[in-house]
Amino acid sequence: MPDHDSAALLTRQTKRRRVDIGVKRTVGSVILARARDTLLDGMNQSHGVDQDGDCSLVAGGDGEKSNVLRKLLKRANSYEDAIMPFPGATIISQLLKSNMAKNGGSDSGFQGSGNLSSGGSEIQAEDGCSNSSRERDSPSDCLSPVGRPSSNHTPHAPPQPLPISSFDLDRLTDEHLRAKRARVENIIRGMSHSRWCGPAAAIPARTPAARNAGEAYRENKRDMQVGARRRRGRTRPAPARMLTPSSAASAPLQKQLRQLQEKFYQIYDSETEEEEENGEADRAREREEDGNLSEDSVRSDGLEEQHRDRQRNGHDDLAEMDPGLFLDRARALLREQALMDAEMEDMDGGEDEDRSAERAGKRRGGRHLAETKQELNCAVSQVVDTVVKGFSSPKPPFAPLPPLTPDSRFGSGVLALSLNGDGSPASAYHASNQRLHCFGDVIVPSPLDVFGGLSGVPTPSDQTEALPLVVRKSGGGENAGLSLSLPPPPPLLHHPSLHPPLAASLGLGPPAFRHPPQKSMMGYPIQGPLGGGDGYPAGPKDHHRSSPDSMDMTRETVSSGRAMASLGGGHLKSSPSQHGPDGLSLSHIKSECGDLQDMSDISPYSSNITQKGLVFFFLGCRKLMFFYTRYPSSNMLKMFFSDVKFNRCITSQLIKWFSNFREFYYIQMEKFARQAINEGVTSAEELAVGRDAELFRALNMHYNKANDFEHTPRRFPDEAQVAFHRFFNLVAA
DNA sequence: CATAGCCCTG
DNA sequence: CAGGGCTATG
Repeated sequence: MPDHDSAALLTRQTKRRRVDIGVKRTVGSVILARARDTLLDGMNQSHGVDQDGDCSLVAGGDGEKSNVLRKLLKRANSYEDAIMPFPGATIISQLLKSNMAKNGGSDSGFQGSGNLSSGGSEIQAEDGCSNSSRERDSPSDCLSPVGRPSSNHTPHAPPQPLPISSFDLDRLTDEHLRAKRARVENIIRGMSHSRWCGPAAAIPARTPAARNAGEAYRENKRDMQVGARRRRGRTRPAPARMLTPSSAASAPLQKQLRQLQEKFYQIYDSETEEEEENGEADRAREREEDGNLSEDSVRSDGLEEQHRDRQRNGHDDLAEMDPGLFLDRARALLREQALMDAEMEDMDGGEDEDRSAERAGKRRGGRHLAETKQELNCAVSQVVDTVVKGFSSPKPPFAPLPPLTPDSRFGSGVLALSLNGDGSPASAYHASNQRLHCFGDVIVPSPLDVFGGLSGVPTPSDQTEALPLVVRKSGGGENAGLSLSLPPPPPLLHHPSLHPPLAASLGLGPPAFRHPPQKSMMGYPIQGPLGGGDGYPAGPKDHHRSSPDSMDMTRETVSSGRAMASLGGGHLKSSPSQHGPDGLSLSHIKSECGDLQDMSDISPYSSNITQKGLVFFFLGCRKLMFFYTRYPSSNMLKMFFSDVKFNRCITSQLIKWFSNFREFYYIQMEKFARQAINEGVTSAEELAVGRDAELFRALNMHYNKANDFEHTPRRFPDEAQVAFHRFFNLVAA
């Protein structure tokens, strides 16, 4: 207790005072101001002012200033500015990689991990996605449709496993194809005079809040509004809305999309229905042939009903459907058809002659199918092209990104994607990893990637118009394509807006990312006030921000495999009892929000995953994230944890967590500051917060308990030191 | 009115 | 770490 006046002082008042010292951040900002004077050259004007104010504050120490101080402190707490969260990416990605390596046998396990995760989560997934979750079943399922629980869902499923065999398949296929073709033809024919569903449709789909269709529509408008509001949010200036696909590719494009959408659904609907009628056989084969498709299906399944319902309710709803999702599905359909083609060819391979007739029919059907496919492809391509143009024309594709704003992220993502598609380094990465992200309910790497900065982080809710591009991009790449565009689980879209700094510092990102955005990115106010808004000269921050080098986090490495466990592996364990040492539980998230049903929509996990796993996983992530940003905005969080569907509850919960983290952080600061003072330290200069410093250790212990980071972000100690000095000075004062 | 953040208590 | 109260902000 040497550090404190007395135990008595630790009472509420003290506590309060202590916290207030947190307020001292504000006060700290005083120091900061001074520091600015000394450490920083420019910006003296404002600083002088600040200083004065600060001084008075310090002297007076009144509550009034509290606010001012708070603000100042906040601004002062710029380390997160400098230490963009993105750098963490490196770490995490490294973490991921190392874990992959470590997983030894399961590097396959990695891929597998995808499956693993999905497998692990399957159990969980089941509750939420029942039938869909089974899509992942092993090929064996294909052989034994009966084995599938979901078969109940398909009355027509042949009782005998394999017996389905060629004949039945052929027949089914043929019929299927014919019917399909007919429908498609009809639809396409009707394309010419497709009518438009009027105004009602135009708006919602592009709402800023537009998120993955499935959810977007389910969310009540209020939420959407909220979302929009939030994005507009106080934290950011938000000029960049222009970049959003929605605005870029506005009306005309939308029209096209909707038309296409409509067509597609006409097909898709009958398609799915037919599928169901045809039993599991088809699905099984699909799955067998294309795991990704399966994933796709998994995800789609959940939405299917919604969409169908919507359709029943009229085209207005349909029109509202998220273009991205729509395209996504369109692709799925195409894929399916492709598969059918493949099947037929295979069948043609070698068989009896008495089948020649049928085969002929099949071929015919195949041709038709091909035609249909082509048509669809064309349509899709067209739309995609339009979208692309929409984005590229207004601004050069890689024009400097506006300061990152919630809204701008989408656009950025799009751009990023296109970049990716160009074969950027990142694209390669994605090619191999994206798949991992598409495992229906569990997306292990995603968060990691997020940190890694290699993958964009569109929130499910965010991901919207970007999809078209994805589609295009993915073109042939199955994995990339599918995983990218899968709606519910946040597809990994590149977020140039996020990556630039990282990319620049790591040299990982596409060159295109390295220049313009950087500045703006750096300027991105991770925490509202820090942005320099408020009319406050972002001097100090700029100082930090302008030193990208400092962001080189490549050094950060993850030492323990546990990181994986905590970051991604944790949730794999469906066992309630295993969620790491932390024993922390996210379950509250669910319970807190009373409406669990709603909650199930929140995240691919939440609904299914054991709350614990999720919990563990989450908390760990967040704590680590704290090393990079003390004031992550909700948008930031969303971006970073794209695998989570954010809703108000989740968001506020996370924010709350960070609030708690901060509290701890500041309390430690104060505590050690007092301690130092008691020990006779007179000058902050005498205090250095190295990695061996107690303060640092305490912090690390708290945020990095499991040593997920062998080396915390390089700048963290520095920034901690800055903050510490501020506290010290304040306390001393 | 909603969000976000801080403070405080449990 | 949760939750309630309070405040600032848009």
